[in-house]
Amino acid sequence: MNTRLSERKETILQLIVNSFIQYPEPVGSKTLLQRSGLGVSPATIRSEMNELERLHYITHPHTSAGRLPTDKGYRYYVDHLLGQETSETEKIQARITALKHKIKSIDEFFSTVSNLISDFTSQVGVIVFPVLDELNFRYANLIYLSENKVLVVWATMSGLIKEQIVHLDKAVDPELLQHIANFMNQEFFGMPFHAIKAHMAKRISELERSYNKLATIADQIVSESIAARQERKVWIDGMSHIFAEPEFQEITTIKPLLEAFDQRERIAKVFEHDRTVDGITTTIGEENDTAEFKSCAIVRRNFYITDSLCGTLSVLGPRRMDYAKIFTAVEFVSGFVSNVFKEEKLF
Amino acid sequence: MNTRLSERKETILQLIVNSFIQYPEPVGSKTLLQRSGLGVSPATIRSEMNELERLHYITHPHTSAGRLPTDKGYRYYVDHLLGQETSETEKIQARITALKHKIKSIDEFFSTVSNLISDFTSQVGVIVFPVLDELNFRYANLIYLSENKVLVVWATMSGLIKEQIVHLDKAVDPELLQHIANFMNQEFFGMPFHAIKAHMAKRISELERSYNKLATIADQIVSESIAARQERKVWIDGMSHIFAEPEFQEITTIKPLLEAFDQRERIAKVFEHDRTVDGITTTIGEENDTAEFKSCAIVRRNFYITDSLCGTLSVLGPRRMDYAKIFTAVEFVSGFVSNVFKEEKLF
DNA sequence: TTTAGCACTCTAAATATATGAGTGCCAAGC
DNA sequence: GCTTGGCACTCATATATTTAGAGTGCTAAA
Repeated sequence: MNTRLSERKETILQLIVNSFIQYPEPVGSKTLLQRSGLGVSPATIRSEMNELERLHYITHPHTSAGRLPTDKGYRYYVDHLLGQETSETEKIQARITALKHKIKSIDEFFSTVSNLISDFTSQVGVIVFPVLDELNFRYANLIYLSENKVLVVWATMSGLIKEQIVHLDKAVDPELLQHIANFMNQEFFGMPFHAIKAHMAKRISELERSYNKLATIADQIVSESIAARQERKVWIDGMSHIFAEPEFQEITTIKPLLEAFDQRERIAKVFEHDRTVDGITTTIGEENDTAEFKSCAIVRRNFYITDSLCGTLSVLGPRRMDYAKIFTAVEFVSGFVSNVFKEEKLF
Repeated sequence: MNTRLSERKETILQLIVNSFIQYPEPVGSKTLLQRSGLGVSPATIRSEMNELERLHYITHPHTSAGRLPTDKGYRYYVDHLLGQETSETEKIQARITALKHKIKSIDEFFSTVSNLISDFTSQVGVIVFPVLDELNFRYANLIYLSENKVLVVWATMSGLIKEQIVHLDKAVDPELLQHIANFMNQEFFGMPFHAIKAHMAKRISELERSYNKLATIADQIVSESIAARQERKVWIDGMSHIFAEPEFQEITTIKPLLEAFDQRERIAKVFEHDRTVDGITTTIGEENDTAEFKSCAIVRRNFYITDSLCGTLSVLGPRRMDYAKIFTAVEFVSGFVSNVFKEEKLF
C-alpha cells in the first residue's frame, strides 16, 4: 500500500498530475513527452502508464482518451511528489504585513483573512471560529429591554462579542440587572464559558439564602444563553471562484456545492478540525465524508488562539488544484492568524 | 403612456404573463386559447397579440415562436392586472407567530427572517439593516487590550452591538479608559450616532483645559470608529433558489449574479431603499440600475425601526415571478418586522 | 527493455435532415 | 367591421450521419 513507486513511474505520475492541473484534459503519451524532456518514446511512456493504471494511480475516461489522476494518484502526489514551491511567498507576506495594522474587529478581521486566502489560491476560503463555549469570559453586560427581557452581551478574552436576548421567567428592574452583571463579572472573569454553568451551580447553593432572586435570574441567563447550543462562526469567501473551474461548468455540478454552502452550521462541522492536528491536512475526493464535496479537495490548517483552542482555515477547490501554491498560502496565512492571537497580542 | 388597454387586450396580456410565469416558454395563440376559456379563435388572439407587440407589451424571440412579456408588459401587469391572492396568508401568519417567541438576537432574528421570506417566495431574500450611524447610542464599553489598543463596544437603543478595535495615538491605562467610557455614556445616551461627532467637537473645547488627555482620546475613538465609514448589515438567504429557475440554467447567466452577491457592500446599496417610500416597490428588468440584475425583478419593502429610520426587506428573482404571492409574503413579513421593533418592543 | 508501426476505438465537431409550433396574411362569413 | 378558417412560410430544436484526430494496445524487431 505504502510502497514507493519506481523513480520513472513517479516522474510520469508527477507529470500527469502537473499537466492535468494546468490543462484540464486527460493527457496522452505523446503530448506528455512534448511537455517534458523525458528521454523515452511514447510507447515506453504508454507501457508505464498502463502499469500505473493497473495500480489505480491513474485512469482514463474512455479507450481513446489520455490519462488523468485518480484520488489515489493525487494522494501519492501530495504525499511524495510535491516540491517546495516558494515562488509567491513574498507577495503573500507583503499583503499580510499590510493587513496587520488595519485590524478593526474580529468580524472584519476574519472577513478580510478569508478574502485573502481565497484571493491567493483562487479557490473558496473558509474560516471556522470556535464556539463561545470554548473561549474565556471577559465581561458580561446586561441591558434592560423590558421587565422580563434582557439583552445580554458577552465579551471574550480574545475580543469576540456575542449578544443575545433572554426572556426571563421573573421580572427584573434595571438596578437588579446591574447587580447581576457585577456579580457575573466578579465571579466569571477569565473563566472558560463551558465551566461557568458548573461554577454557577456550585455558587447558587451558597447564595440562595441571601440573594435568592439575583441567583435565580443569573442562573437562568447562564442556562439560556451560555449553556444553550452555540453556533460556531463561519466566514466563507470567493464562492464564485468555483465558476472558473472547468469541472464545474454545469449547473448540476455547481448546484449541490452552493446548496451546501447555504447551510452554515453544516459547513462549520465539515471544515472544523481536530485541535490536536498540527500542520496541513488534505482530503481528496472520496476521502471527504460530505457527499457534496466528493468531487473536491479540501486543505485545512488549524490556527491557534490559546494552547488548547483553535479555529480552522481551509481552502476548498477541485481535486485538480495547484496544491503547492495552496499549501504555501494556507501555511502562511494560518501562521499569521496564530501570530495575531498569540505573539502580537492584538486581541 | 399611462393609457389603459382595452379590456380584451388586458385579459390577453394577463393570460400571457400568467402562462409565462407558470410555464417558462413563450406561449402561442393556440396554446393560450387551450389554457383559458377565451371565447375567440386563435386568429383573433393573434391579431390582438400583434397589436400588443406593436405597443411593446410583449415580444417574441423569433418568427415562429410564441409571445412573452417585455419589461413594459410586466410593469403593466404589476400595476393593473394583479388580483389579490390571499391564498397562503394563514401559512405565513402561522410561521411568523411561531417565530415571535424565539427571538434571541438581532443577528439571529434577521437571519431567520431572511430565511423565512426566501422560503415563502422560493426566491432570494435580502435584508438590509441601517448603518450604526443612523441609530441611537445606548452605551459604550471600552476594553483595554494593550496600552494603545482598545476594543470598543457600541450598543444601540435597538439592540444592535458593534465592536471595533481602535489603535490609539496616545497610551492609556485601564483606569483612564473607564473614565472615558463613563464620560461617553453620560454624554451620548440616546443620541443618534451621526450627531456624536459634532457633539464631541463642541464639548472638547470646554473640556480640554481640565481633562486634556481624556478628551483627546475620546475624540480619537469617536473619529475612528463612529465617524469612519460604516458598513450596513446585510443578510442574504436562499441563493440556491436561483438554480431552480429555467432562465438561470447556464453558468454564464448565474455567474454574474453570484459574483454580485459576493460583494456585500454593493449589495447593501442596491437593496437599500429610500426611507420615505412606504409600501411595496417593484423594479423590473432594465428598470434596475445594477447591470447584474437587469434580467431580474426586485420587490422591496421598508420595515420601520423608528419613525425616521428603516431597513429594507427584499426579494430577488427572475422577472418571471409570481408577483401576487411575493407581494403577500413581503407585505406580511415586513409588517411583522416593523411590529417587532415598534409595538412589541422586543428590542 | 525499448521502440516503430499499425489497426482499432471512441469523442467531439461538423453537416444534413426532419419536425412542428407558431406566425402573418387573405378572403370569406357573421 | 370584426372574426375566422386556410395556407404558405419561418426557424429553433432534435435526430441522424459523417469525418477527423487523438490516443490506445499489441506485435515484432532492434
